[in-house]
Amino acid sequence: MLYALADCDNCFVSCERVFNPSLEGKAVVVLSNNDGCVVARSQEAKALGIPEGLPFYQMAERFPGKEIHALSSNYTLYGDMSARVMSLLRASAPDIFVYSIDEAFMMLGDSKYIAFDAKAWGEELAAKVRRWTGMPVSLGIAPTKTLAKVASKFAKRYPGYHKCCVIDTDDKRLKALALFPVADVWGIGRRTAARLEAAGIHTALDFTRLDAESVRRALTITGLRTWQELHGQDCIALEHLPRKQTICTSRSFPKMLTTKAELTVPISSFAACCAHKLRQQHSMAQYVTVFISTNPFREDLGQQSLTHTIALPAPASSDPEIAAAALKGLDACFRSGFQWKRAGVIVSGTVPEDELQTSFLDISPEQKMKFTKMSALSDKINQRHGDESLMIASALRPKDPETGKGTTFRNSILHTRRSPFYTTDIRDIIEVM
DNA sequence: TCTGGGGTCCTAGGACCC
DNA sequence: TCTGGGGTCCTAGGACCC
Repeated sequence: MLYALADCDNCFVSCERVFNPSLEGKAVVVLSNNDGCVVARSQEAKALGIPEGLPFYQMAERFPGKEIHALSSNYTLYGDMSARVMSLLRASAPDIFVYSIDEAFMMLGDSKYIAFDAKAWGEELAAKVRRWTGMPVSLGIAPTKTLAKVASKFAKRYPGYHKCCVIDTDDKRLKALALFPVADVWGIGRRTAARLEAAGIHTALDFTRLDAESVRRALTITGLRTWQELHGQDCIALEHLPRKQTICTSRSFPKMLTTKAELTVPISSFAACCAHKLRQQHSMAQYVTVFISTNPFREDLGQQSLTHTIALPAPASSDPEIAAAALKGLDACFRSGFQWKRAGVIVSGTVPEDELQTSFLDISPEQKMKFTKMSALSDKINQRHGDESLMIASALRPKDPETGKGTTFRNSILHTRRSPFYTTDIRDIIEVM
């Protein structure tokens, strides 16, 4: 088997640049929700030494006098751009696995039996994605996924590869591994890297020279798989699970919250979001977990992290059922006297919706049917008219006496530097004068 | 003042059963 | 009342990914 990994270069920054070419060649960073910290950096920003995860408020003092363009994240835009890139990849390979918003593995079959110029194919594909979507992508092609990852990093790093690096011989493999820091290997995280470095293992090649048994003992079966993949043995299976086993929606708050009543709005909203994700993958959940936690950076304040899990009487996926359970969970775990900074809802124990077993403990079949129909209708309305056109009342904050407007949790998240919804909202479409 | 969000897999240890 | 050991299931925590 030969794998091609396609990886968008500096994905979020590249999405922004497609619609704002004046950002080209400049140091650009994209920030997390509430403009909290840096989640994506342009090449120029990386060259300045801006680390990933840097709190935005520290940027000015850490990088004085530098011209850095900071943008709020616009996930609607990134999701749409990603879908465009993926559709081009899908049209170019028989079988693809979308691994994340910015990367996908393409299965290219067995090179031994197919006359195939991987290098030419990859260069052409990268050029086509750039031409048709504006997004720069790098391709790595190799007999295992871990080696394809290595190859894609070379394709990114050295322009001489023309966006595509192929590792298809043992000679190339050994040369690449000798130049590749072990800390950058897919599957070797910060902790493991530190341990390996301490033992004098610096490159991926050093790592492959360890014997298999000691790797397994020290790094468990997962570490051994990485070792085997670097040797060229294809052993990391990626399959789309039929459904996610857990689904989580969580956010930090722009301001800390103190009362249970204040938490009701975000918790209801997170619950409805989880319910929606459940319905999208055609499944139902058996458990609903709520968690609330204080701000770990405020050492001057009392710290607390509380969680409570509710077992549903029967699997559910409607907004009202999930939200009711979540609020019950909030009720059970809430304690006053703390400043809550972050909360979330996790639904777990998912089962396919068509395998639903009725239970005498559950709400009546008539009521269940009503909730199911209502959810399907609200999904349709929200798809046509925009998210949160229709929502459960508990996710709506009471009207502000000054403005007379009710607000949703999502509207309270700060995105003061967000770009327009160029591709998904007709009001934001680019005009050419 | 301001510090992200959403997943998966593996292992160890405890509870429980036979 | 005393005793052993093996299997399974569940959970918490750690590590990793993007």
